[in-house]
Amino acid sequence: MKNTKINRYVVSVDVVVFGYRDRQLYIPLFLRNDRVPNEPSSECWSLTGAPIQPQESPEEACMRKLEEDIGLSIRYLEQLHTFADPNRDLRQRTFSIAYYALMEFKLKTLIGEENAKSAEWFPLNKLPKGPWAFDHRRILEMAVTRLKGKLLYEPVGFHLLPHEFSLADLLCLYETILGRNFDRRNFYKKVKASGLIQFIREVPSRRGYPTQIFKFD
Amino acid sequence: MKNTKINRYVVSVDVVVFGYRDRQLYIPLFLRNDRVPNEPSSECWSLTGAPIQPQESPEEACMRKLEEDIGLSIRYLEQLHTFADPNRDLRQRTFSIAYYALMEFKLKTLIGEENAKSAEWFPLNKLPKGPWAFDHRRILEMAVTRLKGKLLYEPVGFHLLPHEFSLADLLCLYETILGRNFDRRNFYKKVKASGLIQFIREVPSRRGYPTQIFKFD
DNA sequence: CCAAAAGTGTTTTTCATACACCCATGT
DNA sequence: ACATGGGTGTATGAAAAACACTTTTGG
Repeated sequence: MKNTKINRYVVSVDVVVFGYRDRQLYIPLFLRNDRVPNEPSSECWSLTGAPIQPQESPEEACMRKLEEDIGLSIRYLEQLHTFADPNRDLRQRTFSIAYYALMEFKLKTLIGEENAKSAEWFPLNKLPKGPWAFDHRRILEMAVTRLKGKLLYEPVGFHLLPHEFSLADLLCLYETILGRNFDRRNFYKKVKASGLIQFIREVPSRRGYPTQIFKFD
Repeated sequence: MKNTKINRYVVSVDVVVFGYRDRQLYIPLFLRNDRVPNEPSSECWSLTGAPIQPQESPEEACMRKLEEDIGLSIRYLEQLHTFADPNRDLRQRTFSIAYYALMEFKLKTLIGEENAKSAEWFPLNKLPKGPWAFDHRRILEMAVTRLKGKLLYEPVGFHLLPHEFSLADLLCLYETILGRNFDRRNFYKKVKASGLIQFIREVPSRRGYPTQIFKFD
């Protein structure tokens, strides 16, 4: 009855990277061709990810791959969930330790994998139509859900903005991600009361009063 | 530069099982002797866990091992975190997908692993002194933290109680786990208003008014 | 007869929400 | 002069927290 054989499997990390710009959440996707055999071998969209090397932690694996694919500047990285369905990759059993990362969006940063035909930032509401690699679509969905939940009770939104930002920027970010509007005054009040931001200076605004610039403390 | 070799590793599940009884949270621990070579080979305490078999999901692996070790009757199982430090097991790189489980405490249920010298329910505040296997102590701590957090905004406490319980039982469970007292009236009010419980019947109490018995709906 | 287990409502406080006007400037 | 970006305080309502007394019976 007792099975003494200990099996070994591939273990990868996959990272959902979030960037924010112009009232849109963006994620980078890569067009790859690693679908399973015996299926129509069309190209499919995938997250950035890589098998874990023998001496690296999964976080290190994420950072390594993000440097390769995106050019780094990640500001936040958190483990999301481990996806482990026995059939998620039909070629060989593969475990995916999924992470999500927050970064300041910079268009220039996308490098692209060596084996990717295309690498692109997609706004969340205009994801590509084509097929997805493995369960990457589900991973993305869970990451979005987690990000929304996290935003409401932990101050992670800052990591998607430049180091210096206005309260209007921050408000807009929250409204975009959570898909609903907040009262400006209540929002400013709460953020200021949180003690998490520090006033830096005023800059002339396009209209009216000067804009107050803060940084995350 | 590009490393085409894909390494394979052991992937296990480890489960922190919670039971509740007499104003105490309990977890089962197993005394095992699988410490790494070249270290003093004293026995150490470990969670219940097992390598994942080729065709089973991690949840199935949990259930299989829980049946073997504890005699089942798990009522709730949730993925906690994947522990993946390259040196967490010095014999071979091993990934642990950790889960936590809630069950109704039954003293008789502990069976014990084949290779375990001892298997015991420990109250959380009287954990054994001896060394712990791998990072199982940290896993336990994270599970406790998660359970406390979860309890506050999702109705998981029921899964630690018998199917029929009084509000006093439930209150006491919350006070025990969260380590603080709640106002009885406010607590009853909120639980009743939640619509999650259903009144079954009254039973004579030891003193005073009869006790109202509910079940989780 | 009193300590213990169990039941039940009201008031207060706190927090979230809703809401309206002023200022400066580019067009 | 008006539309736009930007700034500010108060009033209301809902939810959480605080709080006290009654019933019954075993010892």
